[in-house]
Amino acid sequence: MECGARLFAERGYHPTSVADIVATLGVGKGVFYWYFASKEELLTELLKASNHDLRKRQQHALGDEADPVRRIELGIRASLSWFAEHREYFAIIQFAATDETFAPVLARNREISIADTIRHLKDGIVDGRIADRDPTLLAHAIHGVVAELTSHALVDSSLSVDEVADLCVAFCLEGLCG
Amino acid sequence: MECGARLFAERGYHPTSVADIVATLGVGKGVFYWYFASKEELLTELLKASNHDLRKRQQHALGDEADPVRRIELGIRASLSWFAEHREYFAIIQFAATDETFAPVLARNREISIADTIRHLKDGIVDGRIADRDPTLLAHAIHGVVAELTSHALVDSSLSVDEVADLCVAFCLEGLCG
DNA sequence: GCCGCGCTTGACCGCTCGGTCAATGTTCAC
DNA sequence: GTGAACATTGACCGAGCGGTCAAGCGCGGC
Repeated sequence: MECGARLFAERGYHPTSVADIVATLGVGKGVFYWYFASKEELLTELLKASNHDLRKRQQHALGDEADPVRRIELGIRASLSWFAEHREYFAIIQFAATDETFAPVLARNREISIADTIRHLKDGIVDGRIADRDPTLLAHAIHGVVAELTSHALVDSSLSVDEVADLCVAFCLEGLCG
Repeated sequence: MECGARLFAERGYHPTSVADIVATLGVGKGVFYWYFASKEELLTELLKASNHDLRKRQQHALGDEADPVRRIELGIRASLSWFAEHREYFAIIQFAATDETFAPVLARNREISIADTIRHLKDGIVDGRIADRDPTLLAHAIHGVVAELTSHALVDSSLSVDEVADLCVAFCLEGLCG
């Protein structure tokens, strides 16, 4: 059912009407409002489900790895591979971040993810493996790299996810100067 | 005139009607369509103008600096300080990237900016100052860090732009492990 | 056979939107 | 003073939207 919402990704939320969605599915409009209270709820549901799935993937990827630096690396790789398999969601999430209706949900999701990263960073800093800089800003920096490289990897599919992930990790750990 | 378009930033493009804009300005609807062919053109014009202004700022900041690494640093700082002074535009640009109507314009703008960064990166690589990795991906990584830290700095105003810029540069050059 | 009900339909409603335009005010040059 | 060009108004339009709902369908229980 929610598969019919790849339309949001292709054409954007506002330009996609409920009529478009049900027409693509070949069903009447009523069936949509039988399962969702509103068009808004569909997007919210999409956001919740995708976030839940992504986090599950990350937690599974981290396993019981103890090294904080390695945990960060695994988190990055998990994010990239998840988005590679769910390309539609990238555009959806990016739009949702710009709409005041959905921004709060998304902000909460991201805060949780950032908080996780911050924890690993702090661990790494007390271990002396990570330079002692504001962990919050570092966490955002990492998320920025991941988001942008995800976006780029989705467009330029000539690169494999692993290649991108390798560079992403290298950049985050060693910077430009290596 | 275009100042009335901070509404786009506050409420988003689609939720802001032309009627809202002219009401805020206290003028009739006709005056809007005297200056702009359509609502769409207003956003396009906004994007063009902001991109032009940002690039001007960057070129001015770079001056005649020869060191490629330093040029990258100055570019980063220029971006951050420009967005700090034009907060409204961040949300607008972020939205425009998700809308298929405006994405092409924005993509071109960004490609130019990325191309600049790539040039500096290549210079740095032949100098041996920058690790020999795919310059395109590195450029996107840098832009990702800048975008995310910009976004975060706009929300959390407790940090000065310079503090954020310092960390941003440090992260890009040295990574987490410094 | 027939009822009840979960599910589905699509015509329809009210509303808001982007965009138009005849009418009118304002400002010059001459 | 007068008229042409400029600038502005806001009522109005058709389109398309999100959302509703009376009517119908199919199917299992009795």
